[in-house]
Amino acid sequence: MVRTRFAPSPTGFMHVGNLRTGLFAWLTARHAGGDFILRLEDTDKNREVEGSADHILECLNMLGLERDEGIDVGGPYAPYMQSERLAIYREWAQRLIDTGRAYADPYTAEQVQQFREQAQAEKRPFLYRNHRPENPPTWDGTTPLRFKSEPKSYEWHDEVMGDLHAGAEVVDDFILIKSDGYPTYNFAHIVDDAAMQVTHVIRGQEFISSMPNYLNLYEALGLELPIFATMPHILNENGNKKLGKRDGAKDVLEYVREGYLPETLLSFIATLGWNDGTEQELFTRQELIEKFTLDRVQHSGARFDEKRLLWMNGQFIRQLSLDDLWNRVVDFWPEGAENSNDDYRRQVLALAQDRLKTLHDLPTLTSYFFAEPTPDWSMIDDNKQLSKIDRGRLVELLGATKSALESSDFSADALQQTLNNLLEQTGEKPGTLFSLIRFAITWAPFSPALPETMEVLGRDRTLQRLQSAIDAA
RNA sequence: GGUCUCAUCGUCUAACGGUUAGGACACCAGGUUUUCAUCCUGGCAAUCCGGGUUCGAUUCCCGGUGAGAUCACCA
Repeated sequence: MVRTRFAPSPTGFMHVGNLRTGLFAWLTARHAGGDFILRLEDTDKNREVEGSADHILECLNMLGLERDEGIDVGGPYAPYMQSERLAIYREWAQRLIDTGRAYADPYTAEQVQQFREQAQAEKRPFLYRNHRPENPPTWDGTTPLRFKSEPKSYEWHDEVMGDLHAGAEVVDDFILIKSDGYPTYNFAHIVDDAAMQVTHVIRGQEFISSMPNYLNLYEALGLELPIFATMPHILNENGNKKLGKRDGAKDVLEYVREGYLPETLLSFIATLGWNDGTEQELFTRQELIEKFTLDRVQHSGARFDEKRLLWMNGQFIRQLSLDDLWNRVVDFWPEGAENSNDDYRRQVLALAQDRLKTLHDLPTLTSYFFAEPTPDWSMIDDNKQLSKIDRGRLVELLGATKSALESSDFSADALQQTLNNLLEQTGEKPGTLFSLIRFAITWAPFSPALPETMEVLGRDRTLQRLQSAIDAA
């Protein structure tokens, strides 16, 4: 039975990098029909940000990553919040003390820092174990508890990276339990993963360098090793740094607020560092579950490219049925849209669907359907075709258009026919006549095709706007 | 600096010794009787460098170089 976990710490919002680790863990579990666990690593009271846990849940729910066990749904290995598992860590720590593999750290933080600086000054790596006390005091819980390491070199397998290795020189006496009584990540995650029967430890690349220490601790605890899978980092837009909150990484929910679809985010995050080996670019949730395997995760870091995200969002928007899209744009209509009825708004939405890159684009694309645009003949003066024709002729053309349209039933087909006839009647080219009419009824730099636009606007509005244009000339 | 990891178009990537090195984003050009977008067609563009191994290396090995990570009472 495959059991994976996502174990974020509640230190603020989630960005694409954080969430991807969670997504891959979830996919690994779902692909194998296993369990996905959400554990909260809240052992650092200083860095904790209020509301983080809710935010994490909101992000997971947004992508549809439901939990089998975890802080919100409970489960057989509860509690899933590390701050509520202190007694368990104590117990495991005692076992290490009893077997001589843990001892009280007699130094103050300042003293350790001095050792560190001294080592740095002498240009040699700092290792706490070089200062390991000969007769450490009995641990009373008010000082840090350290792991007594048994340095040696390691080779191990990683599902993503392949075979990895490191020398004994990086194995050190790290802290198991801090002087405030909370365990460190280094200790707590191993205890919990074992206690919760986690089979796959999936996490970011930053932990590779700590692996020898973990391996040493697994041995000291007599634990079987889980399967390790290390995800490469997602880099910032310059590609020179791991994506982080400090340099521009955005709250994932912010993308949703900006009109990105959850399915876009899901597909995008999944394909950032993973592909199925085919030329498929867009994946549904179900396809990801079926196709995802850790061995096809990239070894190198991937850069976050918002252009691609934007393109992908347009693709997913176009795949939506009108009903579906309709339900999603409720918060994105332009001002004034609330005065129009649903039927009219749906027609407008249908015209806009092919043009939306994000839902947030809806207002700029459709505002003139809901509010009377102000005629602005400077737009016509700036047009390279129309600026060559004198104002009187343009007004004449608009007048002819108006009278021709008065007898139309305003279906798109009939309008197309009428407009074609108008071309012949006036002897103008489409590029001039249609541009002119388009300006006169939208006063926008771009719009859907003329017949469709007029059909949706309807007879009254169209004729009235033509008249307003003539009046303003 | 020590240690570890990584390395194909500008970007995301395909290729598990033999391909004209493929696809996608972005960009450029053309087409779909106006515009913007969609859609279609075409174009530009890559194996970090140097040695090996091999009949043959993007692919395997070694050495450089470059990039990232890590060296906390953070995770």
